[in-house]
Amino acid sequence: MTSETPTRTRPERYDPSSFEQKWRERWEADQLYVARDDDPRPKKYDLTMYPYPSGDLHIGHWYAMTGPDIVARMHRMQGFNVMFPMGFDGFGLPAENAAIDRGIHPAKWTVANIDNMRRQMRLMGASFDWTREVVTCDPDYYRWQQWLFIRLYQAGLAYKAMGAVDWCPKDKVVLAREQVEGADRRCWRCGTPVEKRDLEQWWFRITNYSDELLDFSSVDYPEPIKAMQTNWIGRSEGAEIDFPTEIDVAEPIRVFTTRPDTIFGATFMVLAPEHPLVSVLTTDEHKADVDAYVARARRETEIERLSTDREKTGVFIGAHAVNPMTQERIPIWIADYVLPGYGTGAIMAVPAHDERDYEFARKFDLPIRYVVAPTSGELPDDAAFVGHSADEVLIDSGEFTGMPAAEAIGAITRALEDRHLGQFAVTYRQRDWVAGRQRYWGAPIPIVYCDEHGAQPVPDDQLPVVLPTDVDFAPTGVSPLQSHAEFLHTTCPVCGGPARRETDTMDTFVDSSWYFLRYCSPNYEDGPWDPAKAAEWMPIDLYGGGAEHAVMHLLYFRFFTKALRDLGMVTVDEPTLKLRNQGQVLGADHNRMSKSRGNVQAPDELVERYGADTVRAFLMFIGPWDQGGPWNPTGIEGVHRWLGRVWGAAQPGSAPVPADAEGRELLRALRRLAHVTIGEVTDDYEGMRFNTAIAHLMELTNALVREREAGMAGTDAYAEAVDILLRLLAPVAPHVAEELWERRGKPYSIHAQSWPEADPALTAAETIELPVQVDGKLRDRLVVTPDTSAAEIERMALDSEHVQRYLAGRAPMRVIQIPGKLVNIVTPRD
RNA sequence: GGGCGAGUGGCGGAACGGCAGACGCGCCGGCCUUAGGAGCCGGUGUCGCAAGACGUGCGAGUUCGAAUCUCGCCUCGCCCACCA
Repeated sequence: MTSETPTRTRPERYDPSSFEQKWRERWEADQLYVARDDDPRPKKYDLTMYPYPSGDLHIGHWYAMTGPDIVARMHRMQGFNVMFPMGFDGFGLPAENAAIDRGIHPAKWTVANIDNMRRQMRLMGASFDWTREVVTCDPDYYRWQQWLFIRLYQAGLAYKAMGAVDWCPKDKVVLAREQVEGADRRCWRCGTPVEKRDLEQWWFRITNYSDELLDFSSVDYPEPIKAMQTNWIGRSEGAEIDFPTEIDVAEPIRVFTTRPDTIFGATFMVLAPEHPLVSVLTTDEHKADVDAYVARARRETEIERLSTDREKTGVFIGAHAVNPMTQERIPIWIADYVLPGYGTGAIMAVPAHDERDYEFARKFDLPIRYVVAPTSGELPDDAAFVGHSADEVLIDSGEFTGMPAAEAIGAITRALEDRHLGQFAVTYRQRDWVAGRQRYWGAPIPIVYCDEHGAQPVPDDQLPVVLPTDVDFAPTGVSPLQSHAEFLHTTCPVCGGPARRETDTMDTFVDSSWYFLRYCSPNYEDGPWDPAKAAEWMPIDLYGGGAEHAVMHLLYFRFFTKALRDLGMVTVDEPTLKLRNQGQVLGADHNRMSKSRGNVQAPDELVERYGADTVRAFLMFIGPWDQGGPWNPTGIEGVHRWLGRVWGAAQPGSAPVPADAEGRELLRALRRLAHVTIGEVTDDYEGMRFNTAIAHLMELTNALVREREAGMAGTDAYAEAVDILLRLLAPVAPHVAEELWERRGKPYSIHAQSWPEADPALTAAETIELPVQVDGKLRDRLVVTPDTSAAEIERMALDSEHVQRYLAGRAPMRVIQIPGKLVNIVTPRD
């Protein structure tokens, strides 16, 4: 109960600059947001993706981080022991490029950027627990990453092998397949078209987990992310089938197909130009042509890929294979539309039922034989018939003729299995993750090479393998570490003889594949994390971040978690239970913010003008958080005005006047609204619908302003509603909520108060306004109480003069009542 | 070509199959001001003086009732793309 004496001094205006800084300093000094280990309360691990220290926190960071901050703040007030940590993704190419372009050492550049971004992040008033900060380029961090790498290496999950890899000619570095973007295959960092190179590389065996990564049953992920990861993994079920060749010394050609039902229509074979059997099978007569084609395919891969012209090319190699079902001799071709890295690198071509094979057959005049037909309708005149509908049957397919195609897939595969010519098989598009980078600014791969003992992991007691600081950064295509003699030359851990260090560094996505585990015990010195603490905090309860990481970070961190589980190091199957992606804040012109367009909003100057609370609230009000939206320069004024109204509404009221009936009704309505708002805002925050949460807070504010106008500001009901409003507002606008809370004489801190709870007795409506429809169109409204009987409501509805007019004397055919919702009167149809 | 998502006032956007347009911006009118690019109050989907009619990209369907569900189109965005 509040009973302030009305002080009729000039009311103070809402001026965030007079208190925001003060509160941020006090919260930090009081360690208000520091998560405690071994707290008996239930935990929440809320997380937002740590940023790359590019040097400047932009409005998109604010947008991404404020959402999870609101949820974390609510969770804290709801009595959870909340961990909401922050860190920096310290390694990466931009630091190295800055070194090359401007002569600043990557370490210096990175540290300076981190300092600036820490300062900017503190301006947000986000409730980060800075005591758990993790910086990945810190040797105390990457030491344990190297330790983990060795564990993965020993388990066979990290390995070195030759492989065709994507190579960025500008950054002079290999890229993982996930880091090559678009139809024209460009580097994810710099946009340069990539090349294919055969190089010996470090890989992570992520494909061991392809099947498990397809299983999302235990996690709550956005549908688009699940779809993207599923497509990326690209699981295909089918069969591997052996096609014998006529050359005795050669093994049969093994193909992968998803359509074994069409095998009777396989009229030729196609091998990838790189296929190992090509040199064995090619006849002397065709050798010159084949060699020329193979050489051209290797040389022109890249140009081929960039061209939009998809004309099929290929050459006959002079040899034949035997179709194991028809016993027919069929010619063997090579063509670059068959890829060496997918399936078996060879196909049985069924031109009647595959568009690519069809195109190829037309161009080179090869036979086309239809073996599947729709039971209704006709085969296409001039196209492959690839349909997958239920009503297809085999034709011209020996003993399988007439069998439904769906059934024939299994039947034919089993028949081949019986003859040891094939078996069921599953193929994935996903490849292993190329883990090494030929660049300086990353965690060194902790392997040494001895002439005698080969590749050997660096012993644990010699970790970390520290990145030397005095190196030449000019990118040459090999790691700058190769020219650093002191780093390069070392001794073999087995024999003590001379050895060389691995000079590749790890992909930065390795750093982000386990940082969330390090947060659980950031200073732990006996391992990457304290198993007890990881068990306490993991899994993450809410993870927020950008959808652009769908097949990179968000796939890798799932893989790492599963691999570490299999190594007995964590107990969870998935890193996060719930993932949510924020949308993009666009410029006022609806375009992506970019310096060249001149539509970038710098958060610092906005904070100076409006205060952090207004910027936070406005960003959350723009639209649905997962959708983003355009920056509206006048919209932010509206949100600022709203917080000014909150300020006014929370000022002390004059002594209550004895309420008349009308006044009592006003107060009842206010209490109801306040308690209804609790439920709505709580649900909206938990569902990350911040825009509608703020709309509800605005409605409550508007109601308070009206009540104040009506002279109710000194009442208990009014004070209760203000206290509810401030606590609901605290997650969005933490500073002004704290300031007003204190001014109202409430105990510090509002952020440590308990979350308000709605009183069901108050939220229940006393009267209900019931829409009355005639044939689904709104014609009138009834005001009833919750206990008005259905019969009474029906009588009232039919009595309505508006309803009477539309009934026009006809008797209603039906009256439909949805209790508490509406009445619909159905008239007879003409 | 394949997958996913989205089309609602002048604008951003609300609406468990049940009152379309919450909330905010903008605009219009008023109050207060020497003044207003401050503040406050009221109005604001379209057509119509009104009663009313019409309205959620287009076309069908399901339903007593559809922005919402189904099918087919159109447009835009994102992801993948010669993946057998």
